[in-house]
Amino acid sequence: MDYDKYAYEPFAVTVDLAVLTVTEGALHALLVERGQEPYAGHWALPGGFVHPDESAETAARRELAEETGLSDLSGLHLEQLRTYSEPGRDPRMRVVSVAFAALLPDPPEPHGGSDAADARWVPYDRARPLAFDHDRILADAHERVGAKLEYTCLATAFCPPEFTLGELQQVYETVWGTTLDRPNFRRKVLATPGFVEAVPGAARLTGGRGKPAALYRAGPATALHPPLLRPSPEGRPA
Amino acid sequence: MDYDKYAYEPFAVTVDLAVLTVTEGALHALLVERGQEPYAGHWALPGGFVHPDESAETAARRELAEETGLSDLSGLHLEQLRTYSEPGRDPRMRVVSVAFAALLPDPPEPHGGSDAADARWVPYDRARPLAFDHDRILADAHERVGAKLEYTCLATAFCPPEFTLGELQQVYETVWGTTLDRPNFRRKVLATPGFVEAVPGAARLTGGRGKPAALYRAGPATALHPPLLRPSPEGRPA
DNA sequence: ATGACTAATAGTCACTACGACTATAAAGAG
DNA sequence: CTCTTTATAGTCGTAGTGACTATTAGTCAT
Repeated sequence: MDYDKYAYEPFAVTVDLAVLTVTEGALHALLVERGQEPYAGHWALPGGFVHPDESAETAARRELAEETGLSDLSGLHLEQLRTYSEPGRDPRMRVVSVAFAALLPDPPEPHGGSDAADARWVPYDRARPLAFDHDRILADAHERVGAKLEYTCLATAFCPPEFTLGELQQVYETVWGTTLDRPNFRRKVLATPGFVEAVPGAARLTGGRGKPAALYRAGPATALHPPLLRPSPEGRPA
Repeated sequence: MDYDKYAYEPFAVTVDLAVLTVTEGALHALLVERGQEPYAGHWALPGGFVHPDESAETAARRELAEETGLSDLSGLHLEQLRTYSEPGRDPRMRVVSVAFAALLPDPPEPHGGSDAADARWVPYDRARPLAFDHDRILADAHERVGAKLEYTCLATAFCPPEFTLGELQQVYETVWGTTLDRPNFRRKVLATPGFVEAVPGAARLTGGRGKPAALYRAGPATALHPPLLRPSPEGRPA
């Protein structure tokens, strides 16, 4: 890094958040309606400028709270996705944006704030088109989360503190867009030490009909060894 | 992103590169000796300011060429690692740095250039301490590369256009710091369609003694399904 | 040459993980 | 009750892989 030899050009640095959740059996993204130009009236990912005294991670949490009014960010899983720096990605100035993927269980109802006219959970498939290059950021976040489900215990970040194995399986199926065999999924999850741990009191929960399911908590493990690979979409030969 | 409501503070945006290679059975990192303050005389990762008209990726390639004089960047694998944005990571101004992990086969000899007094391949274990937060960036790059070897075909990026399976295995062993069983490694690599393809002419190469090895090229595959997991460092129970 | 040494390649065996199932248990709805 | 629904238990065959042994094809020394 040479500060002295070359004059450096100042950039605006922003954060953008692809916040995902699983509700009603479908993947949803948290979007805001832009109140100002450019792209006023269009939907976009929440985000905003990084302040001089904060890191991108701090800015991400702050902007999320400001723009969507979400107060309970305790269960929020925040993770850097990548940085988008192509010149021209913002029509009026040079903006470098640090993008984050975020997961939230039990999505609370958002409401617009600061410069967001509105904020809403939108089904992933109906989210586009978005302002700026946010279509791509959202797709990158989806891809990254899907990949991380394979070899980490990230799926529990989509679940409330106590959950059933059926709910956990729903997360996988929703993010991957596949169906999984229930007994096999169960066997795999329980065979992975530290992935989930049973809630000891014979606690059970009923979603309606059917046999009540046992409740589990997220365990201390973070990695899945061996991984839980998503089924490859190849047809079997004749 | 709100340009209008809040005044935004300009940041300096830089790139830093953790360039890794495998030589003489050891992992090496490409380092430069800083010519200017701060940290003049200290070793650091190559990098520099992003110009107003280029993306971080473009800046990374340019800075690498400028600072280390490497002319042949054809085999270079460049990949965004993450962005480091903590306030105070640079002693004199607010700098946000987009870090890259890069892999290079057959390391060419570097020489200092622009603001780098010197440039050199340094064995990974003897690389620290580095200027700024580059110790951490280098460690993060190592971790990321090690993980990607498991489930991608990235290892071929460390190898010249034609290589033996022994060389490929050396890459895994060097990055992971483990040893692997040769027949099993071979079986796994050859069983993965598109990982490597044999060079058809009975081409062979001799490194010295022993039976000559067949030559292979990188295949079209990018992902490893199922992955090649590194052995977990757990001792077996009695 | 001849034998020692080295490294690549071939093949075996047992065990684990997992996909595709079938069967049973425990609830609510009619 | 019986039917439906969902959770949970268990079975079977196979692919993948760790730990080996054996063979092949070269160099290096004598």
